[in-house]
Amino acid sequence: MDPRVREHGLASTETEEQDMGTRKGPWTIEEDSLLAHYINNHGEGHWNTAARCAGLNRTGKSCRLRWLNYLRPNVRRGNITLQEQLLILQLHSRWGNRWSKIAQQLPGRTDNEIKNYWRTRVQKQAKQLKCDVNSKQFRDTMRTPTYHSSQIDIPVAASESGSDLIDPNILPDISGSCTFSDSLDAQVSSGSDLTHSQNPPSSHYMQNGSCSYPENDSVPWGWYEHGVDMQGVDEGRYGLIGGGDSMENFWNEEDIWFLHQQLM
DNA sequence: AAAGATTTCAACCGCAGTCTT
DNA sequence: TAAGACTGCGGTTGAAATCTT
Repeated sequence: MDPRVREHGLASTETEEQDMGTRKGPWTIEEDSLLAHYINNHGEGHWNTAARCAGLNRTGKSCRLRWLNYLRPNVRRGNITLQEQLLILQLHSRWGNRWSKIAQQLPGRTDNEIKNYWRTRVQKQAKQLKCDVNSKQFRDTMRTPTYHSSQIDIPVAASESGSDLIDPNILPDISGSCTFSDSLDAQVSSGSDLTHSQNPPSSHYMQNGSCSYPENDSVPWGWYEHGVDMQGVDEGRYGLIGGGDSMENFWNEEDIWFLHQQLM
């Protein structure tokens, strides 16, 4: 592929797209900057107007998607944490493919990211177990992984009939007073340092390991100042991440240790 | 080192619901 | 009330990245 396609978003059909009046394909740094600037000044919504007034040859839908999934402040990028995995499994068992609804319960995560996570990780796991994600077999397996070395059993997900958002059985009984939301808050505020809530948004902005995003005032968020690609820092730390081949990889000892630390 | 296979995820598409005129 | 525009959602695609042989 022509390197320009990745670096500047010049699709092979660029000429046709320009003829049609709207661009498609990867967003460029300049487009991101224009959109972020516009939304910072005018707020979200009115996407078609935003696309026009910001000087973007994009559809309103494309602008909305880019903002919500990528440019919006506090979008968490990087690996899904253990607790997020737990929550996704539980919420999906209750709501099915209601990705936006599930995403609302995971601060900073987008429906697109959760959907991708589910399709690439969870469904893969189910496939390896040779059962459907909604089958009783899969749910039972998810509920009952046991790790003798850590002496902690973690029942996962699948409160199918309860009305509480969080199944109290979802976490090991380590702390009598620590609620799930408490621990989730702790995860977001401190543990999330491991997953970096404001990672550089795209690898094609990175050059030689340092971020090439222009440090001008057009970018309202602060991630690019770090100049470090944190994308792979915690690679493989949590459960499914890293393409594990078995339940041992789904719930490894380090996961249990980490969860335990979060709850102490 | 190279080729092929697999995985990942950003972005697009179509549809349905809501809003505006 | 009808029609068109806009918005949001879930499913799908395809190219880059990564892994395997």
